[in-house]
Amino acid sequence: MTEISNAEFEVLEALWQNYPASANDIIAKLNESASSNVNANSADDKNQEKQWHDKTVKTLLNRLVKKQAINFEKQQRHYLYSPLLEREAYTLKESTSLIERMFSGKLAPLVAGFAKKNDLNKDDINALKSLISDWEKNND
Amino acid sequence: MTEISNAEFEVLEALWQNYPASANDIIAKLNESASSNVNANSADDKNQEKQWHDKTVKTLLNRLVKKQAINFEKQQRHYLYSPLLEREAYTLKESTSLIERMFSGKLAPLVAGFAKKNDLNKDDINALKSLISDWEKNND
DNA sequence: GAATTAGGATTACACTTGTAATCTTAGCTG
DNA sequence: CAGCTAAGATTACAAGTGTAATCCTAATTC
Repeated sequence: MTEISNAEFEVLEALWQNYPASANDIIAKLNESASSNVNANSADDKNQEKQWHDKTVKTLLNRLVKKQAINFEKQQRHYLYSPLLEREAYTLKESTSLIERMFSGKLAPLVAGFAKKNDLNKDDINALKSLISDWEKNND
Repeated sequence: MTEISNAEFEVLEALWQNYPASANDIIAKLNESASSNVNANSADDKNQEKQWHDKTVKTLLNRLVKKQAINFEKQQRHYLYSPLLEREAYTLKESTSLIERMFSGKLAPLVAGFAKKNDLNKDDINALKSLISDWEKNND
């Protein structure tokens, strides 16, 4: 019910990718792909992956439990967490809310923004076409 | 540069619709369409428009100024505000960020979510088709 | 001109969020 | 078995947010 914050969402995301999972599993997943800093040029380290501190992740897990976005079952001494929210339902809710707030609920203006910024490629277009023809198949 | 909060965005929105505008103009715009409560059935007052308190709006205007999202020029004793951010640029940035966070930067999965939820109608489909054919005209 | 008022500036305050550190305790280790 | 450790619980704490109230001062009204 309550809102899920950005940081909480990232934790949830890790959980969606693999659950049930222990806190450590989740922490590991969040921090993986974070290693290749060896000879990184610190001048232009754009997308350096953030390192998640275990305490931070635990806090976020607790908050997610409180918000009833996730669940856990005691396994021996530690917990195994699972999402209570479906990813698809959640992302749809968030997308809808953004489109509602910024585009009066219409999808097209959002897509138009991307098109204008030239952020669409052939693959995107094909995916959209395929969605459209599916839609037409079902709504005739 | 800094993030704009939801409440701040609504104020900005009012400003985008009509500027330059005084604080009172903005407050009025935010509260308009809020009146028709006369014989509203309080049992199912779904979308009752929230009433913006003038002090609240002033605070938000100040914060937007601090965040350099808006501007003002002294007019006699009161201010006339104007946006410093383009609406389109802002909404594109927000959409991109959401799509990045939830759909690995791909637009199609978002659209697919809508389609699945049956949240697309003929108009939406036509709008999308038209966007696609424009895109194809320009990317050939 | 004195009192009132309106508009902006400043202050308030509880809740959320990001980011941890400290506390507690059940198990592991020597 | 006594101390160490690791996992979760509790506490911390500054910044941001929503939502105003109070303060200050120039302008407006008797």
